[in-house]
Amino acid sequence: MTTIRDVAKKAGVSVATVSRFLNGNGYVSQEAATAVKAAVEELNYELNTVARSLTTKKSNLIGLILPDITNPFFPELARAVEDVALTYGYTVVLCNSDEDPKKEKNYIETLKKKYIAGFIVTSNQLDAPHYANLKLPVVALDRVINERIPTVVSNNRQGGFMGAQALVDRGSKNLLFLRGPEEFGSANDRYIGFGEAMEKNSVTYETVFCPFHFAEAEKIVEQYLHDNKDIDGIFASSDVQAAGALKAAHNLGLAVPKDLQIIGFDGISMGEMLTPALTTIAQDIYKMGAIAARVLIKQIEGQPIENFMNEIPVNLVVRGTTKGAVT
Amino acid sequence: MTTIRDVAKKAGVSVATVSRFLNGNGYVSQEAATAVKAAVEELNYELNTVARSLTTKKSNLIGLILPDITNPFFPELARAVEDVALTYGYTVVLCNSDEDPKKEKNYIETLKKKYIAGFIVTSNQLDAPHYANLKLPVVALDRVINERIPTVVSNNRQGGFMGAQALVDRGSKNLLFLRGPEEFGSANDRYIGFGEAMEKNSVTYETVFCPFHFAEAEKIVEQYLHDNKDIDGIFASSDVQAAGALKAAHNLGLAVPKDLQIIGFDGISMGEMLTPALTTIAQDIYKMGAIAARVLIKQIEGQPIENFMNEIPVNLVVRGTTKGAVT
DNA sequence: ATATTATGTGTAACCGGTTACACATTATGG
DNA sequence: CCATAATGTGTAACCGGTTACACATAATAT
Repeated sequence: MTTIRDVAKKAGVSVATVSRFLNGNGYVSQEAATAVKAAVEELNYELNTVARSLTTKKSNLIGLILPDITNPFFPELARAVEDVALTYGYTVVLCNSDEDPKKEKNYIETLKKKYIAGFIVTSNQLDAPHYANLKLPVVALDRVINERIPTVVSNNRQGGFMGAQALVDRGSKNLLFLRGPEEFGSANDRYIGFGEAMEKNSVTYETVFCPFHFAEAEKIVEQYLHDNKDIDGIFASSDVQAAGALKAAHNLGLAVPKDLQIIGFDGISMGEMLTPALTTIAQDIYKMGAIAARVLIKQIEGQPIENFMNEIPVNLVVRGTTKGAVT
Repeated sequence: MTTIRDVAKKAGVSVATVSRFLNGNGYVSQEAATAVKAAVEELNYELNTVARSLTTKKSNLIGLILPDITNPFFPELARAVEDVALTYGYTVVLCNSDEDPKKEKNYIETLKKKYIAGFIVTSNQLDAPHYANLKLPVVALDRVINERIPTVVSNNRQGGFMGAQALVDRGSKNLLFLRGPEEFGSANDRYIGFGEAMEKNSVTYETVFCPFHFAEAEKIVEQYLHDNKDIDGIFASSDVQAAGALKAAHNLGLAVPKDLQIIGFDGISMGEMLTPALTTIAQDIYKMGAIAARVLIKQIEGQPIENFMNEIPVNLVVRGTTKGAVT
């Protein structure tokens, strides 16, 4: 392996000059620069990032902490983060936290020892102590913590409103809202948006808590529909819930969208594979991940960040589980 | 940050002794050991892995190279790799290659500079030159390269046989096999297994190439079914293809499983969300990832590896797209 | 013409570990 | 009882970068 000293010798300068040239700081004469450049090329020199990390106490690693990559919402997020990290020369470490504070803490400790440059975190634990005295750049993704941490989220409130309104516009009179877990801020915002739409319209509605889990959702909805035959529109807080609802409708022999319309939330690719294909409030998941990564890297590199709150617009994707709008 | 020198001073020994104690090699007296242990605890010393890497030219990073985490087969694999890596003290770097040799090469170069401990690779490029002179532990996952590289794959041939046989057992007489991309070894093995089943049974069948892509599969199958009304059983090489086939059947008003039975391959969770739920040859995806990680770590740690070829059994998961077996 | 500032460069210490080697002591063998 | 092997420990070099500091020279100011 060629080292900076080999390059220095070949170029006839000192290691300090080589280092200065490589990092573009300090003074380097034109002559020295060309000599070093030539030597670097000739020797095929590549900088050893481990050695650099040891002195600078920095690395080009970024940690992506998310609950579970297996949850269909996260792969696309991870993909986006990785894509932009790559273009900026960063490497992504994947951390499945299961929302477990112990696991998160463990990851953070381990990675701090590697001089990790920063974290992108999707976790409800973000206000936990192990983040408080973490003196490292952090971006909150899909979760709002406080105004001091840069945040990237969908416009969930608006999405909640849009989904509810879309159901009403399409003639649903008795809505069921599948509300997500209470500890999950984004789900609450969707609920708020839903509520706002309800205030503007004279329809009856009911809200039921439901985990983001297919089989559970299926069970809950099937029971609910069995007891409440008048429901003609379901707005789910996630596509997985919506898939469960659709399944429940099939189980009960309800025609979708004729008897019952369903709208999901997320826009994951599974939605289009269902029959009928799922109408949904689609988040721009890739964009969320991409922006999160870019904001984190800006922080890492000491650039000013314009917006601490990045709210990504959502949009209604109309597919088969809803009827044409009543105009 | 407390260093090994602080510990040495506190324990009244030399840094060499501390290092020996920490790494459990060389001679360390009982006395010295207890003194060091006490000092470590008192000072809350934690070893700096970056510094260690610099001298040892080793790290506890492992690279997971896969085509695209967005493909529903991979998240579970990644999850498994990460889980076992974590328990053995390794950290996973996620690399989406898009099967692009340039990207793979780039990752490999970057990570080698970080003294990465090894790679788990899911790629058709594995016989490419950048892997050939990679003097690092590697495990091939879901792809067979050669008998010198430890490999973890499903028993695809057997799965191909089982799926075809299951269709025949349930009364299908005219089969359509959706064959996966030719450059993809596992898909070919499934095809071979399918062929073996065909030899044992007197049914007619046809094979059509089809990418692992929902919308494409839907289009191809819809066209095919339109032209060949007698098809009463489809065996797809992946669940995503199968979902497309199911959609096509719906589009054409075919009753599944009454008129047309469908079996997929993979066992991803999306399958159970479909209506009817997808019968499939399920791979034990988690197990594949877990074994790959364990085999890699064994290699890294210089332990003997018993099996270079780990073939994970698949199993038939009967759900709604097939009828009860004809007995 | 001299003081000051900007530019350019090299030496050597440092980051925090590992380990070769030299040396000392104790145990074992013949 | 002495040769040899096993056990135990410390010093200092090394891994491959970065950078404080000292020093030299060229440019600009006064």
